[in-house]
Amino acid sequence: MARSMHVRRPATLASLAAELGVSRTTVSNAYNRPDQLSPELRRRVLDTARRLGYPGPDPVARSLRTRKAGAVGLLLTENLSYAFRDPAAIGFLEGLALACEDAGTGLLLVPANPEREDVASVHRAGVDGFVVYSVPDDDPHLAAVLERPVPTVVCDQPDLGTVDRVGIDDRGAMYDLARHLIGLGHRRIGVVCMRLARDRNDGFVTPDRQHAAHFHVQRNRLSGLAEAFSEAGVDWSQVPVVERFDHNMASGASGAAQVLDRDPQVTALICTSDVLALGAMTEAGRRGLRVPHDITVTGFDGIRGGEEAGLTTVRQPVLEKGRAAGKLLLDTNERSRPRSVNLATELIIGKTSGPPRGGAEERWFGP
Amino acid sequence: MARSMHVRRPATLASLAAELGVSRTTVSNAYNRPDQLSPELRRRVLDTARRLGYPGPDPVARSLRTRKAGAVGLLLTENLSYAFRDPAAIGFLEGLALACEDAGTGLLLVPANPEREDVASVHRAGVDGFVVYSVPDDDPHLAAVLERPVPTVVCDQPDLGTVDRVGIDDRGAMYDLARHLIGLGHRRIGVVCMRLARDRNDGFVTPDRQHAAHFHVQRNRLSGLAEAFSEAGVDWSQVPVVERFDHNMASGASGAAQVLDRDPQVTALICTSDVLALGAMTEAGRRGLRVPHDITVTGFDGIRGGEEAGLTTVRQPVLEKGRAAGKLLLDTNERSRPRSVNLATELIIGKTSGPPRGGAEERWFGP
DNA sequence: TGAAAGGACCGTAACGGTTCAGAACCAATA
DNA sequence: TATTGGTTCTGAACCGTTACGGTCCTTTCA
Repeated sequence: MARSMHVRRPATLASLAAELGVSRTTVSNAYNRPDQLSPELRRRVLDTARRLGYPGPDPVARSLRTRKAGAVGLLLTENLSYAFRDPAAIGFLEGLALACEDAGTGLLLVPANPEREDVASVHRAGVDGFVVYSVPDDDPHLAAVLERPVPTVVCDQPDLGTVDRVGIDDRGAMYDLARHLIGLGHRRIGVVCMRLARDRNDGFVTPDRQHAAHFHVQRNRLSGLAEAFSEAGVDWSQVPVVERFDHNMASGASGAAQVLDRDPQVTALICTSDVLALGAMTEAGRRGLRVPHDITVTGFDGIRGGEEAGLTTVRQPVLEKGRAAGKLLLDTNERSRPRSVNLATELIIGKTSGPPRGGAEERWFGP
Repeated sequence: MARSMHVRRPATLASLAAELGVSRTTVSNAYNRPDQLSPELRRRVLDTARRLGYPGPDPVARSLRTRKAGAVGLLLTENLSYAFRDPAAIGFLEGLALACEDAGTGLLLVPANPEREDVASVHRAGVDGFVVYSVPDDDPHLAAVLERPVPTVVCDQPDLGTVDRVGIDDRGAMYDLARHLIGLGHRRIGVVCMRLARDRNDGFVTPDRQHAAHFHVQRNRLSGLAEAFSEAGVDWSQVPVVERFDHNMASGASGAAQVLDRDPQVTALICTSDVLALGAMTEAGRRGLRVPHDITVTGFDGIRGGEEAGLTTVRQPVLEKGRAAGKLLLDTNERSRPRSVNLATELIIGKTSGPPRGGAEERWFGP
């Protein structure tokens, strides 16, 4: 007792073994393999550990030796805190957390500030694998993750061919939504979308920018729209598409305003997310436009708030997406060639979509 | 080149150094201290690294050596995924994530299944500190955290004296809310509260259980109520207090039903969270009781949904709480004796509270 | 021309564990 | 008596890195 009064340096496995006069192996076994030593010795080890204030094997040293960190990393392109503000992201996180919990694995949120090119946080993350959620394909953090020699699952990305992937058919889902609107008679539309690249561009989007978009999800949703409306005889290059960097209702409102200012005759506002759509609806209300009588508004995602508002949208299984990503990553069983999972979506016809005002004669073109 | 054709074992700092004919230190410096070697050698190191597929210094080995994990751990008493379902928890997480981001630190969600006593996940977490959020004071995971030799901040816990603490004055806030109701004339009340201990007890709560509650927050809120109503001449032991293990609206509804079945004459339903209160309101509606004309309902937290419903409640700064916890933990500056931070709350008088029906004559007792 | 300064690089010693192939011992079996 | 088998514990080899305290060589300046 006296000699351990002033614990200059904290106790280690070695110092504990020395104190007890046994080998380090034995102390290690006392913690990790109780069946490898006699119960009384084990008790003596644990008692002495308590007396010396030894907190048990150091997790980092253990990780180094076992090559297991016991955690998976999550990379987001947004500020970390954004993940807790966006309903879809929250759902994804919940699903991912579920999968981690099942496996007894920790979930490390990696701070990847999109403003800076600093990828040190990715290099510093002690994890057994990465989940990358909705990151632009030219993000340096993504590149840094792909260089790490650990399994990776990407979400809402193009199929990279080298790592597992989870996603939905954004293009097809949006195509179906567009067909619904076309069937109703809409031909003169406006679009509000989320950011298409890492640079801020709050305004109209050129066709070039649409094609070159680094956010796979947004690019595909727009392309689904373009395809459907082009087929219906609409000149896509004339359709006003407005982009917003920040993803919140205010952006949806201001984006809708910008579209309506450019062309007050649009009969439908198609938004690439429910959050934007909810914002667009407030803007419509502000202008005295009734939804859907005067104008149709649609979203994408199927979040709670949209459901309550009766939003016409595409519901995607965000929770399942997170869970699938986690399962894919943690499933050590089949580590065959990269797997690609597409989850099903559902077109929700709500009460925010209807035939265009005075557009009944166009119903001929319906499906 | 030829000898590195078949990379049996992945490249390390040492193998890279050997290949280059320089010391390990130099390779390390190439990554960590570019100013310590000539630019051309650094380039040569990095080029060779790329050629050999060396992904840069191993984060775990680095953590072992530097004694820094670059992450803080978060311990929750609930299933991990619950954190993404409860509005208050989400707010807390957002604040904590904000603080971590500022410091460039990762945030590790530690899987601590409350059902099992298995604390291995706590032992396995490679972190520089812990934040413990709303955990019962007898939780073995909490004990395991406190044994780890890293700084810790507890939230919504009693002041342990040994670690930093962040919280609010739950007791005082609930006392003030109670005074408001007493001023309105309420004397015959019912209470719906969240779980008081780790065991499931969906039903009425004895005074003993209230006092022995292991959830500090719930205990204090109840004791604030008890104090105010006792002062107003109400026999607290006769007040129906119903507990619910699960925290969601359904629990609020069934809890309210249980109270109303026991005493249909109650004029106010006091809930210890907004989520429970929202559930209680749906149950009131189901019974044809108008709020607040027929019955008063109050909550606690100040979540978005409550605000929209005009709920009378106590607003607490959940985001600030998370941020404060993170700041306290990451502030290496003043590591003086344990600090205790109490954040301010605000009593929100909404439209779900009013004088009891036929209780106008009791207004004499108002403030 | 000699002393001091500075840049570039190196060797050694941790950091704190886990793992695996035995050694030592003892009891039971053939 | 020799063999077998089981239990309990040990020794030494890693895991991949960074901190520390040098050495060596080239410049600079009085």
